[in-house]
Amino acid sequence: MALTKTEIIRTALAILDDYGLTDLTMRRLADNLNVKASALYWHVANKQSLLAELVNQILAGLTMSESGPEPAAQEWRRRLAAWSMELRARLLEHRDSADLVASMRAIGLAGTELSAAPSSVLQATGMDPEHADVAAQTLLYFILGHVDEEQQRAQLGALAKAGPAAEPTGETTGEAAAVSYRAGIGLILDGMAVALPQPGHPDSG
Amino acid sequence: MALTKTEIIRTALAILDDYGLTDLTMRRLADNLNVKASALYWHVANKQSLLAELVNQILAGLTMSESGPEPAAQEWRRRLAAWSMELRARLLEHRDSADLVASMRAIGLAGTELSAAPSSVLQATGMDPEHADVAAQTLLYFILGHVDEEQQRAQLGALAKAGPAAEPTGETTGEAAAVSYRAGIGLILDGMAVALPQPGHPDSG
DNA sequence: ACCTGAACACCGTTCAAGT
DNA sequence: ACCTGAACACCGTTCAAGT
Repeated sequence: MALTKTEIIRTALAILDDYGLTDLTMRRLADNLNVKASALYWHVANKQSLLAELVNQILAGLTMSESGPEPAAQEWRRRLAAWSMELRARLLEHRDSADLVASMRAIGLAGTELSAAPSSVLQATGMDPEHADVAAQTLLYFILGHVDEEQQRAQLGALAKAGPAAEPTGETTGEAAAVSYRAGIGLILDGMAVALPQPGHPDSG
Repeated sequence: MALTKTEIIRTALAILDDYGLTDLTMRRLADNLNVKASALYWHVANKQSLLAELVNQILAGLTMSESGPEPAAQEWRRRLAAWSMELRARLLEHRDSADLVASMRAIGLAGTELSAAPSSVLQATGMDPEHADVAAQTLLYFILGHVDEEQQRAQLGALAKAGPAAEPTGETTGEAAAVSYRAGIGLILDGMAVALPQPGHPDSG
């Protein structure tokens, strides 16, 4: 039967996971689909737009949690923290995804609306739009930068498999990364709190 | 006379500035030096190590300001803010430099010590080493992410030169970027302040 | 409509051979 | 010591031609 875009994207993601972004070439992708490279150009305009679709796929369904019953003063913080954890989890599912998302975002091809969700949470809590956008972008830069370094480090660590002795690292690195991730998110949320109307403050209660 | 490493690096930086990172190829670099591509491999091990030297060159001489006469409680903030502005200014001198620095950092080839300076300022102000490292990294991710987007946007804007009408953008974009940069840095510094011993607090004065 | 064949204009890197 | 020539094993993309 004929090649479908869905199948192309699925195979591309498999190559990404198994061999990484630099090995995800149009020729190799075509090979895995038992087709010549030129055949791909009937289904996609070029490599960049294919990569953009991969990013959309990776980020699809990422949602901000609903408002809970707790006081609004804590709510924004819990929601942004949970969203940040979910985004990291999603990125960690695909090799080199943080690098890929950051690249596509930088040239405006995909993932550009990623900071809209955290920004609107902050605006709903009383932050003005300009500060909310900057704060959301700051959060996103941290997330992509941190996860990118995690993924790059994991790859360097995978090369040390044929190393001299059995080192006690492995699961440890992932845990340490999660801890420093949470700490960085916490720092940024603290910074946001300063710019937010204080709940116990005289002119707000 | 014979080719020198200094000359190679200087020419590579010139190509980077004029044509961008994707056009900085070994073959084009060799052409600009009136030499064949294979000749470059007598002077550098491979392209990556050459890029690492470019990063070192771009970041060379970047320094943290000395302590001033003001109270320590404000000092760390002024020093980190000034350092952040200096780093941005240095990055803006070379096209695609934020992308380049982030890439080299991610694989541990250059710029890895970049967060050492802000971390030690925070430690000198009383923050414990673990939190100081996380805070410094958070600052750095923001800086590289923000400047990368600035530089990418500037390039997209340069393509709109043959656009329909004379738009009022141009100098405006750079100013807006500087404003949001300062705002983001401010937010991160606010987050750091929360983790720092408070000067007016009972158990510190 | 969908794919192949063949080409174009490139890459980074190696290495024997020249000087 | 320093560089060239020639090759190897690749890239993304286009496009006439096949079915």
